[in-house]
Amino acid sequence: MERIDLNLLKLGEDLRERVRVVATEMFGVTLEQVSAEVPPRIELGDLAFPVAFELAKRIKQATGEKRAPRAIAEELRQALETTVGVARVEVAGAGYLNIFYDRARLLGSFAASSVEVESTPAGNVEDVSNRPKLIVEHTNINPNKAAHIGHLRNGVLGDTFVRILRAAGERVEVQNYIDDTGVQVADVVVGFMHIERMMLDDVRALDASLPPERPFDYYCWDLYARVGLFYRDGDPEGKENPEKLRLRGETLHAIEAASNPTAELAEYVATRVVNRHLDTMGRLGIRYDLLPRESEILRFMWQRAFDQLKASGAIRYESEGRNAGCWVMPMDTHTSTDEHEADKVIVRSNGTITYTGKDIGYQLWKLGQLDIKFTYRMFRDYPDGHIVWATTGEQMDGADARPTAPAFGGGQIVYNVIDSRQSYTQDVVRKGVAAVAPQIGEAASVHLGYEMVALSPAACEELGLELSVEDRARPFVEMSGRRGLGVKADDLVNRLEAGALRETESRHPELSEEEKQSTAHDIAVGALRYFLLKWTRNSVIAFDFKEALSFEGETGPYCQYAAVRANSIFRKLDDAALAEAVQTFQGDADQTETRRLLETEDGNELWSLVTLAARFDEAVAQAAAQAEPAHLAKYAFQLARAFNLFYHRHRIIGEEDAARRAALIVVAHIARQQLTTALATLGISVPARM
RNA sequence: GCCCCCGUAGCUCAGCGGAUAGAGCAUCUGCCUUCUAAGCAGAGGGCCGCUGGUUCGAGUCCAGCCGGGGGCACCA
Repeated sequence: MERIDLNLLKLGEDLRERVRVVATEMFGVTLEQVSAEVPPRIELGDLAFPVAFELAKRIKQATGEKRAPRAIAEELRQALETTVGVARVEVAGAGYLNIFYDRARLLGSFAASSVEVESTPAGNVEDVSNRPKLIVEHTNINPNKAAHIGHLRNGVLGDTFVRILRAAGERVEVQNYIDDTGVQVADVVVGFMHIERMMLDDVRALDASLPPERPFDYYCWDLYARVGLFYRDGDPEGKENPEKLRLRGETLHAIEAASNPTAELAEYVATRVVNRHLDTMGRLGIRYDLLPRESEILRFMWQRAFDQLKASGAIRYESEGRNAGCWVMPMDTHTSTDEHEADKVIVRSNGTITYTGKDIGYQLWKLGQLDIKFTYRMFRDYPDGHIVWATTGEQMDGADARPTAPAFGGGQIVYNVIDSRQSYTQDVVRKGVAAVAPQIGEAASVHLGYEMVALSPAACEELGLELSVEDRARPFVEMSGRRGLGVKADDLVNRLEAGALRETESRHPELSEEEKQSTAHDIAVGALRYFLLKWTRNSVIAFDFKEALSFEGETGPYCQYAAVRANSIFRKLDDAALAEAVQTFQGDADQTETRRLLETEDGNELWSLVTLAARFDEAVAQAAAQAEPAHLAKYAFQLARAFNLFYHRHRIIGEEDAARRAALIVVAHIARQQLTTALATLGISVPARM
């Protein structure tokens, strides 16, 4: 990935440090932290310190002397003005210290840097192999039916966070946990065995006969909804029939026991559906390093985790009361009531392990706190050589020529991308881990929670769902796999691609079929990823087709379009135009021409685009620190908007004034590089034409 | 009962304790002979849920209240 060094961040830090030093020297006040801000308008400068207000207070506290903030700011002003890269400092308002950067000087160095970067091969990124490893776990879809938009939010959020961490220079491993032995898989197996009367060979044959528009995971989607009805004897509002529920229990036991026809069918279903999920996510550029399977976690890991939990005193055996016969973890964050026990059951009285229990074991392993060696097999590889591995119960054949799996697990921090509704369970996991491994504590486990994707009433109607009166009055309706209510991920991507293809065909009939398809695909991915990223994590998305299928306004395609426009300028310019522009800059040693250009009102506009473009690293750092990809999405949109304004105001190719033309070329180039990088970090690529 | 999240323009949402609270959509008005209008410009539209508190300064922090959502399973 191309990265320009626009080190405004460092300049800002230098200034901050200078303020701290000067405050001590001049006023004898030690400031713990100096807050800085970007002024609301470019006319007010590039950086502002409201530090004089704080100093006035501190001086008064220390000496009783009352000093006006403006006067204090005045004194600081002179000390800051001598900093390299700073043109001037002004005191404004009640005492703001506004810093104006030396535009011509900085733009000159950005220009040089932006050209160097272009000659560096893409992908030549910093070596991160000796960084501590971070693990991000995401997607985690039950392998029993097609992925829906809620799963997409998880995958896109997780994948983008991974890209953000990597852009911030971190080493990251991506895991996608596969619950191949849970109730949800068992339900679909019940459907095949007891509704369809099929066993493994029949299901295989069925799978092979399915049309491409209704693949195996789609079939399971419908079947799963039918199983829900089956348990209730066909009445959606009815009670579950205990006879039929017993089938579920038997199936679950058979799956756990392994090596029997039911378990083989379950394994087939889970593996096929996981493959479909990887296809779906792959369409959006989402990939994984490892698929840990619950079956292996149970077989090879649980006992060790259980021993450690007992030894640490994190869990205790209940010999009486409601939880008699269970191993429980006491949770003091919740209080017992008539309806709710305060303690969380980890091992049931029948000896089986709850999901939370398994999750604690898995989390301990991810954090390198369980000395377990799994065996791995190649699950899938991609054209570029990337391999997705899966845990396996089999021993590897010694003569096997396949590449050796990397050392998985052992992360310093583990981010779990999981629906906010599971925050309580995540609390339990975090506390369990901290009890077993106090040296890493709770801070090593991060729950990257997000709110659900629900359906707008309009979306429900479009899906042919009749709504109750109260549902219609609500802002959104929750999706339900059990009711088969939801928007399948592939359906949505298909619709986006079809829409983008229509537009591309009407705009660019000259393109080849293949080019049109690939453009439409890029646009569809851009639209969908941006759509899922523009909301902050704790905002419920009320999914609406019109909004999700839009390519205008605050959307991915809007951002892509800005980058495409920028690229088209350079396509029409001579190859040497950029190098010449930089040379013009360097030839103008005193930068008098550049200075003249940038200090006008017009120059304000150019300069604000440059400083915004320069803030990419800041946006990444903020998104990483707050684990909030939406910040970066908003940044990309802002940058695209600023570029579109610039594009509208200035004609580059026809510009006669050489110095001006050079400046415009350099600004456009910096903006397109930063925008392209920002979009790539969001997993959005820029097509050649739109 | 307890815990968590949310309440900002007609709608959907941004907003790090700092200057005149911003986008997109929707409505209205302009702008395509141009490096592509998937665009640009402009207009209207706000007791930032309420009441107190902390602060030089509060949409942002604290407390209480009101309204909405989610959770507190021997489900996952």
